[in-house]
Amino acid sequence: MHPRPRETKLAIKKNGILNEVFRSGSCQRFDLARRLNINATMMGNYVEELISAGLLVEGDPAAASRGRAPLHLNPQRGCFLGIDFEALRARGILCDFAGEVLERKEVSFRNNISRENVLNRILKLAKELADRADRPLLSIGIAAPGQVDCESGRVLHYRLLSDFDQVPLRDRFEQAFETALFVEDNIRALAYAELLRGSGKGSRNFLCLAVRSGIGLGIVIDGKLYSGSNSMAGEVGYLVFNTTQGPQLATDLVSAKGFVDSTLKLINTQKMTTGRKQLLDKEEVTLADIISVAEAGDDVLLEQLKQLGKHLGMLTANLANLFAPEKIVLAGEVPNCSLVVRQQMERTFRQYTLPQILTTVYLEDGSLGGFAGALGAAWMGFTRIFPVDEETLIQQAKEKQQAKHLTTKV
Amino acid sequence: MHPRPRETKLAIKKNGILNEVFRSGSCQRFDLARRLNINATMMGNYVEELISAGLLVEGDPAAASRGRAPLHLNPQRGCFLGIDFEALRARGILCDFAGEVLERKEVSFRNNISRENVLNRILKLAKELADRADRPLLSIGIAAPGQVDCESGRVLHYRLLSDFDQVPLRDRFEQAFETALFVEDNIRALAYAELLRGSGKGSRNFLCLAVRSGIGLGIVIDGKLYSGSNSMAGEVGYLVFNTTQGPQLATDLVSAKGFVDSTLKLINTQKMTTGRKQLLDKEEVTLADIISVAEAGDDVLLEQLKQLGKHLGMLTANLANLFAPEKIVLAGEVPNCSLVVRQQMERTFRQYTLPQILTTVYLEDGSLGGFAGALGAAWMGFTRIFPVDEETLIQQAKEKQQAKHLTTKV
DNA sequence: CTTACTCGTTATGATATTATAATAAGATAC
DNA sequence: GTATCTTATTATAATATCATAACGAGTAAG
Repeated sequence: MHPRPRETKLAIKKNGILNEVFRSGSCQRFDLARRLNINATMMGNYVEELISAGLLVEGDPAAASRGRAPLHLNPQRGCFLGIDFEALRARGILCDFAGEVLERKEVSFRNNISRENVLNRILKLAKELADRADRPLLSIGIAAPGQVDCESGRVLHYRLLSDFDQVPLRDRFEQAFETALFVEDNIRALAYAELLRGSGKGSRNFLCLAVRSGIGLGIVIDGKLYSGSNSMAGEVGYLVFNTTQGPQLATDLVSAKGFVDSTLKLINTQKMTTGRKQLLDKEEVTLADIISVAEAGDDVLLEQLKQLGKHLGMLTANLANLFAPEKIVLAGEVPNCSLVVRQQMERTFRQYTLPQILTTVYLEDGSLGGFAGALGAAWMGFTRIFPVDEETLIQQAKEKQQAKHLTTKV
Repeated sequence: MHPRPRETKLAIKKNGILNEVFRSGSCQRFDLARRLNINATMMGNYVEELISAGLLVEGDPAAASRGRAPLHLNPQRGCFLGIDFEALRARGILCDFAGEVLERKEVSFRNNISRENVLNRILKLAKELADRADRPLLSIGIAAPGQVDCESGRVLHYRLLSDFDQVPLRDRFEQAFETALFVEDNIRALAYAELLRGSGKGSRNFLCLAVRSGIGLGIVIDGKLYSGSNSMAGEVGYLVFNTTQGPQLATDLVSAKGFVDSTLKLINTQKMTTGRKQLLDKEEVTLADIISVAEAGDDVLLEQLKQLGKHLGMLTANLANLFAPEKIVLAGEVPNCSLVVRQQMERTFRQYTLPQILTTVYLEDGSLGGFAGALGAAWMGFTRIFPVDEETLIQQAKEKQQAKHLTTKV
């Protein structure tokens, strides 16, 4: 009837061990015992069981200065797939049981790609990578853009793809795959990757601000991703500011798309120059286009870039004052699109962050690059399969029992 | 040498039981076993030990429909003192071991009170309440305004009292009291009270926004207060918005003092009316004064009130979009200072909060009234004395050992 | 008004975890 | 180069925790 506390507690401990090894890559029994506050004798027993279950392996004995050989996850045990997509491209990662990258692939989308095509392209990408797997594929994580409902595995709305409302991502993937599937907000996936093995490694509280076509925020509190109700936390793009032009959304002020659109609008009210004309003649103006005209000496555009930096600085300062995090990890191309923007951003950030908070918090670039979201989605598979919180585990146990029940009945 | 894991784990469990009883007021052994995921047999043993230690008592047997009499904390075991102060007043609460209020007292400060006088008044308040205690005083919690450094027990800066920088609150209290002392941000204390027995009871994630002379934010995540680095999280007053008048701080837009000041400035640029003149003649204009003139038919002031509501609405909407909390608990007089303000606030909140987030989050008034901060400070004493996290416990154990060491040496 | 059930509690034997001491081997001090 | 210290691991005995069954008192069904 009730789930067995003893089994659950044991599973929590074993999963905790596996997760710790996943995080640290390699460690000895004693390290694990100390870090997880488990008796060394017990740790020896647990590890032995995990080794005979084929989950852990002992590595090179020479790597240990003392005692037995350090432990690793058995890379052959299985692999994880992560897919990350947004308006312009999709990226996929296939990693082994220890999280090491086996395969990676990126595909670009043409402009105004249809909803159906996006789905087909990411499905194809996932299949291609899954086919290359030479070991059991344990889970597929999908890092989706826009407003994501993780529960139902759908994208509720994404502004930058046409007709992208109520998109049943998980359902579509379930038709093509047998594997465990989950959908996560792409910024949270990115933040998770940075937490595990990127700039956030070792930090208990930090924020991950991604500014590219859109903007998003990943919140790590107490070493865990914070999702809020409905898993909707971090919708930083919808922050509203009462500016000279009336209320404006953060996404319109600092995202690449928002900035380009508002800048083009501004140009139309100013006198024309050669550089600006060139911009207006283009079919699709990018942030880089504006920067190159600005750096060629266009004062109006340069001022715009400074404004962009200022807005980014205010945004990060506000986040710092609210969360007092250890750091704010920056991702996406916008914060580093140009020196002008970055410097102004830093300056404004320092200006408006409380001095006391400024003593600890700082801006840092993400260290995992463009595949961070896909990596995070893949790595998340590990904790999903080996969860350490009671509720998820009890849930898992119940589902297993139900499955048993069904098979015995049939 | 090392702290004993067995002792620590046992202490965590026992403290967890005490905290659970503190939260729920009264419960049976079996409830505790289920809620804390501890075996019922063990729970029986633990409870027996806690009863013989004089911490728990059995209540009225008739209150239980089945089984043994429900458990309570032994109210005679001790009491807790909480002091909350801000620019205009100080409030104190003395509560028993179960958290029930024994005494309460409020004192008002005159305008421009000196730093020294503030300290003396709150010390006197604390002494008065402490003197009325008929059982051991276990801790004194001080809920302090402004930027608080909990670690050193000092107020770093508070705008609304003159010369209130680097105020060593804990040191001053330590000279007068022998009891355990701690200093906490007053909004966090308030949020803690609402979490335990107020509007936040039962919520795992919520925000507590206090808008009075200044503004502050308490953040509850995963059922715990979030403090950030340096315990500086929640400095919502320093959020900056790029408005028509240039960058402005949230505190200048929505706090009572900020609003009154900016409104007076505005009046000076407008044509004078009888009502406005009356305002300017006053020595000290309050929010209530402005409201009464506005409601007497002053359109300019009415518009100001609407602006105030709008700003409050935007602020809460931004917080909702960032945190996706279960609710935002409102405290302080400003959100309810007038119907105009509150209605406009709700309207704007609904306008700018993402629909998906709006399905769960709502604005709710705090239910503990003006003494909430003092209550929170008093109640916090309980978890400080009976902590449930490893680190604090190990810390406690070390301190005890050191004390022993010292006494044996002497 | 009886019977079967649920719920809170406790007793008992089985199992898991810890404290402690023992062992082995690298590191450090002299 | 030897003695001492530190560290990672294990064996053993003491202790804590759990699963299970048993009990008694309310509750619901007939």
